[in-house]
Amino acid sequence: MPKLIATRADVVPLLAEVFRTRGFSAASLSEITEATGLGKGSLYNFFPGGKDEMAQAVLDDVESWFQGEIFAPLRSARPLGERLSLMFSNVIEYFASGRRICLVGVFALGMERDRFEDQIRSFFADWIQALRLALEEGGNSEQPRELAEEVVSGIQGALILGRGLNDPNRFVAILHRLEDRLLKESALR
Amino acid sequence: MPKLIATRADVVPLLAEVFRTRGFSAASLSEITEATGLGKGSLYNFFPGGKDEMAQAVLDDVESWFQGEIFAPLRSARPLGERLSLMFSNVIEYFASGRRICLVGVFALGMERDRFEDQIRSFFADWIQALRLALEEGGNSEQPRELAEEVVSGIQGALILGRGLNDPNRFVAILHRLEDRLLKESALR
DNA sequence: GAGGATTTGTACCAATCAGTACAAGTTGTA
DNA sequence: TACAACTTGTACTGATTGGTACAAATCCTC
Repeated sequence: MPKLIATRADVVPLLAEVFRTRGFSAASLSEITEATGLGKGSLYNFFPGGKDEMAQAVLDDVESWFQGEIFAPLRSARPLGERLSLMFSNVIEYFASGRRICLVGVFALGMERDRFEDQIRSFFADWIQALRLALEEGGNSEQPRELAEEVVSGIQGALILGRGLNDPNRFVAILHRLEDRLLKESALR
Repeated sequence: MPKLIATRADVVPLLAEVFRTRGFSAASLSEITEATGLGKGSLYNFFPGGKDEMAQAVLDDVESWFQGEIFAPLRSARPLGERLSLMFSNVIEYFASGRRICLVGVFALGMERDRFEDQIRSFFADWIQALRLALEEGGNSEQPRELAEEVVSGIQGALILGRGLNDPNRFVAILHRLEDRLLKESALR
């Protein structure tokens, strides 16, 4: 038996990866025990609520990361261009240049959407709001909300396209183009 | 027993809906028999290869529709602006204003991506190519390929955002904005 | 060393699963 | 009416499933 240093928090990123790879419904407990290295009993010790609780923990973790690394920096006092570019580089890194999918986006498309409705909605709403407020603060964007929506949806779509074309470089290319546009439109006027 | 008018082709759109709602892996034969109104024996009569063959049939059907209603019109000899606007109205209609997800996109994000790799790839590649060629023909777009990619990925992402925010209107709004931009940029110079 | 906390993985439960086989029932056509 | 084609849904197969229960083993701390 391995050293007892595992905490619930250590398990969550591993769970996330199983759910990304297998999807939520299709991820069996066998696969989860294998991916996490935990026995079934330990899994239920950490997540007495079962798979639902695991998914909830994963969503919390993803959201927490985005709050800290994407939304909060957008709300900082640094120069707007810097904030925007930081968002893109963090997003590109987080999605492993297109090789790692967005779990929240996947859940939004599937049966899980209803079960985690509030959290999924607030994830996207928070992202759009953080970006919108940043753009409004810059004062140079026409229709900041619409632009923010287009950027966030464009990032999600770029993940699909990169996967669909089996070419993660398309993901990165689209994001750089979105970034260039955003920087340009936020400097308008 | 119902009248014997069912053909394989009648069943496919019903299958598509089950897969959209339940996902491929999680869609059980019970649910499929219920949704299609066919007995298990009849299902296997139509699709001896089982669920895989059903998914294949569905993908063929989706692709066929897109070829006929999206890609081919983009390749027609009509005025460019007309072609572009027709694409958007057909896409908005097909995705039921954001209430119906794109199965190819969902498959691209999931385990099915590897199984149906060629077909998923060609779906997106064909779309981008049709749009790119149309833009090139117009002669006014800088970077037609990049723009085409951004539009196709934007449409996919808009589906995620509309679902995620539980507000299909966001889907329609983003698409209209993409359309406006496309029309503007294809009229440049 | 003692003892509480953690971990393991099996037995069990009740259920479901995709696919195979096929007898019985129904439909459609000549 | 006869008969081929189609449809049905059950029995069966071998497998897997999430979750519960828990004895035994191991770890960690005092």
